[in-house]
Amino acid sequence: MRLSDLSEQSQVSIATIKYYLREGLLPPGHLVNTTQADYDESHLRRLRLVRAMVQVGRIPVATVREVLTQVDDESLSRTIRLGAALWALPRPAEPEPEDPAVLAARREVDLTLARIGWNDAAEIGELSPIYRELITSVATLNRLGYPLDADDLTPYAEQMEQTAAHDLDRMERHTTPVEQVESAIVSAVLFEPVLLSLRRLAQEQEATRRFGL
Amino acid sequence: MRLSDLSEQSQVSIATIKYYLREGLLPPGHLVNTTQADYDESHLRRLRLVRAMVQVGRIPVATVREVLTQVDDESLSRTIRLGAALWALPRPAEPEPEDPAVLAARREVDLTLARIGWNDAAEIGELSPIYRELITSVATLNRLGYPLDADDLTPYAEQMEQTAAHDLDRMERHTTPVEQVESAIVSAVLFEPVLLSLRRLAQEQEATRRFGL
DNA sequence: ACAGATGGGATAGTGGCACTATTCAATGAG
DNA sequence: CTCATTGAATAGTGCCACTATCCCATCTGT
Repeated sequence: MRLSDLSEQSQVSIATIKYYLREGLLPPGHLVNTTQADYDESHLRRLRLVRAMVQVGRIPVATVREVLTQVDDESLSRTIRLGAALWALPRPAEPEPEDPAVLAARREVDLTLARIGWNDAAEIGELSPIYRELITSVATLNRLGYPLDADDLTPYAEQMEQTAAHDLDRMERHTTPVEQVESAIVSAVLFEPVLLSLRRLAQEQEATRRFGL
Repeated sequence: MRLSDLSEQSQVSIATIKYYLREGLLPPGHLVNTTQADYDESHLRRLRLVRAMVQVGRIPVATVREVLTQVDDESLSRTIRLGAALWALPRPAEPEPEDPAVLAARREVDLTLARIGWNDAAEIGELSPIYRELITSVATLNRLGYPLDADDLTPYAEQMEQTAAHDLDRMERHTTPVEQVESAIVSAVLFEPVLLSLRRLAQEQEATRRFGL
């Protein structure tokens, strides 16, 4: 498969594919000679993943490159690769440790995590960008006048625990390690719009039920 | 409160506040005279909401303006205002009706909605941008080789139904209509990072539990 | 009264980012 | 043999959320 074929099948312009090649989001094709390269199904698949992360997940190109580096590093164990890929995903937003809104957020989050038995998460929490992102988000809501305490958070955390179980079930349907890690990314990033749309539909539904038109 | 005070209290630069005033995201202050205006708590509150939507929710400024227009239109009923504000939020992404991936997605989504009794949503679905966004997202996953059928979607939809019930409970704690609509926006937009962080934490937890390190 | 800060309006500039277009030389298909 | 294609390199585009600068009327503190 040549560049033009890859472009046609993926509906991605040649210029953009070249750009991805340059940026290292797509491995180079097998060079038949100086001016011709061969691409296969794995390129097509990778290209679709990149497009999805960039367009659907709105992930910066530089971040996509980092994530894919983890995915392709065969020296790492499955869990590590999975975790590394997910850790590379969140947008960095370091919480100010002195900010009272942050302190309050941290207290309620830790309480919530302890309550539902994610103590490990709280212990290594400092290291996890996801944990820090959670703190930052809750702190933002605090500042806006919409405080969340552990009582608010706990039911949501319990629901997400169920959701995560479904996610992992889906992931385990895939066999090869690369597929599993890809599936984790898809699940973490691309499945989010689905979940959120479902939530908003449910909100509409529930609002109509409670308030009428 | 003068512009500089508003800037200081909100930690938003004067230049940016002027920009928001120009763009109509913030109502003008009460003009004391030709060169001096007075701002109050409502401006501070609105400014925080705008910042949150733009920075946390990554909502384009033009969209924020549309949403706020709905929020401020007192001629509309509560449910309509709420719905209108939420309808203005999603990024537009029109599904191609002929695309087989879209057709398959629509079939499974409709089946899911019918199954859990959101028939209203399916009926007026065509009109709802959220419904269309859901179709588009599922279609994208189809194309990527991660098909979702109604069996996959239904448990997620049921979980989001519970989540929405919590959301509405939280909303009803607020009394005035403006506060309620604001709360709906906060819940729809700003609470999303919290939910998604919880889901990823749960995924980490569950992955470690299943696969070990 | 007067210097310096402040306000609003208008206009132009900046920086980040995801592309997109152009040019070039080497090559391959018809 | 000719024209399209390829990879590499480089420059340009378009969007968007700010940001900076002027201008000048007016307020504030002394």
